Amino acid sequence: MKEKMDLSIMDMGRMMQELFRVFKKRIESEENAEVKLSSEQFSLLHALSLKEEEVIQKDMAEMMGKDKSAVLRIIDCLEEKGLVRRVAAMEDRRKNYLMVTKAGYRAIDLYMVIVYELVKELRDGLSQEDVDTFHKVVNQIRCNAIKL
Amino acid sequence: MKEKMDLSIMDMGRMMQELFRVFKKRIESEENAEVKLSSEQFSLLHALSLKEEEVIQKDMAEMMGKDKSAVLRIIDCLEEKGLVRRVAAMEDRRKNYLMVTKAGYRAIDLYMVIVYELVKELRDGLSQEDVDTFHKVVNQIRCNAIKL
DNA sequence: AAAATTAGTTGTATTTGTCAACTAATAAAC
DNA sequence: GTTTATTAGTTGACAAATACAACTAATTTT
Repeated sequence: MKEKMDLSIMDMGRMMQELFRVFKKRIESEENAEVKLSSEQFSLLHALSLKEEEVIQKDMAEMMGKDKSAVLRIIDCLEEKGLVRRVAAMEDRRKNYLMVTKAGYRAIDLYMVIVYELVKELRDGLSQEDVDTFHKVVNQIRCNAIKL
Repeated sequence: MKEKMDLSIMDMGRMMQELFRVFKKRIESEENAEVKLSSEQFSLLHALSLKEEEVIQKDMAEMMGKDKSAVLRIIDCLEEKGLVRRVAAMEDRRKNYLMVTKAGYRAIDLYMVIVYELVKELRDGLSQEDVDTFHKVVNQIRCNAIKL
């Protein structure tokens, strides 16, 4: 029984990996954007756009669960593409506030169209109730994961 | 409404990313193993161990949704660590059957203990019914993804 | 004032992934 | 049987992401 459960879990892991691959491929095959983004770049840009308060790099690293230097590297790319600006905080010059530029918001809008299309395709055949449960489970699992 | 759904989807995406990071960190921080494995190496080794028929690299690439050269790289590592053997097929010398070694099975057993522990922690607070629905949804989404 | 902590940066190494080109083996076509 | 096309794996080059340690400058704590 335990063994059966474990197998099932690894199977699910592989399924989720497939989702990410599809997402990644879809994002990275976009050719109409002013700037090309990798899936990780887009994810961070999007997450940043949702924050209502000013955030610094360290905040994004924590939020995304990434190493600070990993975040720095991605922000470097986004800044170079003109989608994000670092603005030194006046009260503490070590801190950089991260701001999404106009071009950044345009890129987000464009890539969100892609995401929306993909999501529509992926949820074909699923009831709203199933999706809600899925969401609930993912949320609970994430809460558990954060405790680790 | 559409916008709200999209945000929710990106949010879920981030949650699932977090799961993978936790899994990856757990796997890669194992220090008692004879050999250290990355999460991708372990995943492929485990998937291979489940196959009841002999499989070749191409099969694994398809099954894992990876590029053939990506699979080759991982198998190179696993073979070098002595966990997997390539055995040329007698009926077609282009094909390599992939066989898990004794050490390979030992490694799987050890890492599965880790996975089991992690899963227990992650599913805390979830009913079996929720987990089953989650599984069903993931399965359906994957079927949809394969069609893309 | 000195020591400790913090935010970001840099360097290095590793892993994984993509894609194209290639080789050798096999299958298909003629 | 010969030629052409396809296949399985390999190689090379490049890119992205990640980890970790060490570092610098700014700030906080002692």
